[in-house]
Amino acid sequence: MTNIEIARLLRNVAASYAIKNEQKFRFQMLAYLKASNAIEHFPSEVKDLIKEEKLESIPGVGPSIKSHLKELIKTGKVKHFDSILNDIPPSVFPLLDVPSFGPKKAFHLVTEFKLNDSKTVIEDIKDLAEKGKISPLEGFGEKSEKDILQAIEEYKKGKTKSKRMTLPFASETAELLLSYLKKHKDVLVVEPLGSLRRKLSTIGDIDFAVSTNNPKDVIKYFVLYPYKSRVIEQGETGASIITSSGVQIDLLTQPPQSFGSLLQHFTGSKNHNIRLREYALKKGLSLSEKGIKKHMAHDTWHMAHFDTEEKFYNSLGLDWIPPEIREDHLEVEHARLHTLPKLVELKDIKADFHLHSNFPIEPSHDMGRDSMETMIKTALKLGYDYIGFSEHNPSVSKHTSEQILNILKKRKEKIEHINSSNKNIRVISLLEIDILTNGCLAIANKALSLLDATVVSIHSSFGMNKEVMTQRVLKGLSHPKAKILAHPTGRLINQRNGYELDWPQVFDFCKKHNKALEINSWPLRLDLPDILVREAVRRDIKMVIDTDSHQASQMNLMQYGVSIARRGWAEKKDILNTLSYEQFMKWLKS
DNA sequence: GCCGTTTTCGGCCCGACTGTTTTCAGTCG
Repeated sequence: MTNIEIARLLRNVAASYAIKNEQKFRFQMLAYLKASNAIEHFPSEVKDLIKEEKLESIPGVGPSIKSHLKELIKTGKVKHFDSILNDIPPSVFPLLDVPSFGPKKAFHLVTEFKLNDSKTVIEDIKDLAEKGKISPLEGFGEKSEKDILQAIEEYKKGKTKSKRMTLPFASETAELLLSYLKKHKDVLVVEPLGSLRRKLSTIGDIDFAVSTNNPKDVIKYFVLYPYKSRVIEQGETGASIITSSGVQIDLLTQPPQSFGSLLQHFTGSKNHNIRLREYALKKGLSLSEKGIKKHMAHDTWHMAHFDTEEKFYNSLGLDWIPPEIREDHLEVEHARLHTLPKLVELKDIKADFHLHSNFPIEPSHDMGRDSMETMIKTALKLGYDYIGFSEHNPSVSKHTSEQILNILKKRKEKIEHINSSNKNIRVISLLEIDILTNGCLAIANKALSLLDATVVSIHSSFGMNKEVMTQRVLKGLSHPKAKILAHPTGRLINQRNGYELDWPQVFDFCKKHNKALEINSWPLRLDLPDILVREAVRRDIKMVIDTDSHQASQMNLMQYGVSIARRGWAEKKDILNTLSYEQFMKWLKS
C-alpha cells in the first residue's frame, strides 16, 4: 500500500468521524487529517518506516495511529478503521474529490437518495440535480442545486481538489493578471502569493494579495478580468474567479498598514500558519491576516498591525522565514532559536553542468539546438565562471565503438580549442550517459577516458522493481568517471511517477563515494523533488543544480532548480556549482 | 488522537464566504 493510498484511507476515517459526530470527534478528526496530510507528503514509504522502526518520525503519527498502520501493512486492513467506516456508505468517499463537497453534504445526499454505487455516485447526483430533486431538500435550494451541477462539471473537466499545474504555467498565468491589476489606480502593491510564492513544483490555484485603501473598487475591477469564465465568490475583502483556462484565482486585500500580515497569511502554507498560531496562542496571542490580537483586561482585545512581514515575525520573537520553507517542517523552531539556514540563492550559482549543445554527436536521445559557442555566450551573460557540456552519449545501436571513439575525440579537440581561445570561462567535458539495464554505462572505458567526468542517468526500463533499479543505479554510479546522477527519480510531473529507488541506500552510497545528485531545473522534472533534497541536506550529500537545457534560452530555468533547492533547505555549501572552478575540479577528480 | 519553553493532562488556528436561514452549517484556504 502506497503512502497516497494510506493518506486517502486516513482522510476517509476523518470524514467518517465528521459525519458521525463532528463535535464529539472533533479532535480525532483533526488528528487523522493531520496524519493523512503528513503521510501523503512524507519522503519515505510507510512500509519502509515500519521495517526501520521509524514510524513516529512522521509528525502527527502517535501511538494509536502507529499501531493501526502496522496492522494495515501486516494484514491489509485495520479493525478499528473498519468499525468506523462500516457505518458510512463507501459511495460517500469519491464525492470528497468534487469541489464544494465535504463529508456532510456527501453523506446527506448519498443517504437521502440511497446512492450505494461508488462508481456511479457522481453521475447519479448530477442526474438528480438536473431533475430538480435536490433543491426541495432541507438545507438545499435552487442555487445550491445549480452549484452542485457546476462543481461536477468542473470536476469532470479535471479540476479536482488535487489537480495542479506546473510552476512555469502558473507563473505565466499570474503575470497576465498581475499586469491587469497594476493598471487600477487604487492597487498600491500586488504580490502573487500562496504556493506560487513558496515556489512549489506544482501549483493548485493562484493567489494575489493587494494593498489598497479602496478594496471595494479593486474587487469590482478584479471580477471584471477579461479572461475570467466566472466568479466563484465575492466579498468585502476578497474574491475568487476561474479563468477561461480553468485556473482558480483568489484575491485578498488589506490596507497598507496591515499588508505585512496579509502577505504572511496568504503565503501560507496552511500547516505553517497553523503551527504559528498554536505557537502564538501559548503567548496569549491570536493571529490572522489582519494582525496580531492580544487579550487585554476586562475581556477587551488589542490589535497590532504590521506593514511588513519582517515586523510580523519579529514581534512573535521569530526571525523572518523565507517563504520556500514555510511548510511546518521545524522552521518555526529554528526561527525561534535563530538557527534558520542561509538558503542558496540564484546569484551563488557559478556554473551549469547539464547542457546539450548541437555538437554532431549522433546521440541516443534528443540533441541540443544551439552551438557550444552560443551557449557559452549565454553562460557569460548569466555570470557563470565555468560550464559543463553533457550531450547524450552517441547512440550505441547506430555506431561501432570505434566510431564512438572518433566522435568523442573530435569533441574533445573542440572543447580544448574553446578553452585555449576563451579565457573568460572554463568548459568541462562531460557527457550524459545512459545507465543500461544491467547497470553498465552505455559506452566503453576507452571512450570514457576522453572525458573529464560524466553525468549518468536512467532513460529506459522504468518499471524495474525497487531493489533491481537501486542496484542498477548504484552500479552505474560506481564507475570512477560517473560523478553526477541526473534527474534522479525520473519523474515527469503530471505524466509519470518515476522509478522506485531505495533512497537511504542511494544517499549512503553518494556520501561514501563522493557522488553528487542533480537537482534538474526542467519544469516538468524539478528532480530531485524538494523532500528528497531536504533529506540529502540532512545527510550532507552534495548536489548540483542543472538546467538540462537543449537550447541557450532555456539556461535561465536555473531559477526553478534553485527554488527547489531552497525548499529543501539547501545552503551554498550543499550545492557544488557554487564552488570556484578550481574547487569544483578538485571534487570532480576526487 | 496528538503533543510539550507554563502542561505527561488538558488543551487543540482563524476567518471569510455562501446558501439557507432568522442565527447557522458547511466548505475552503
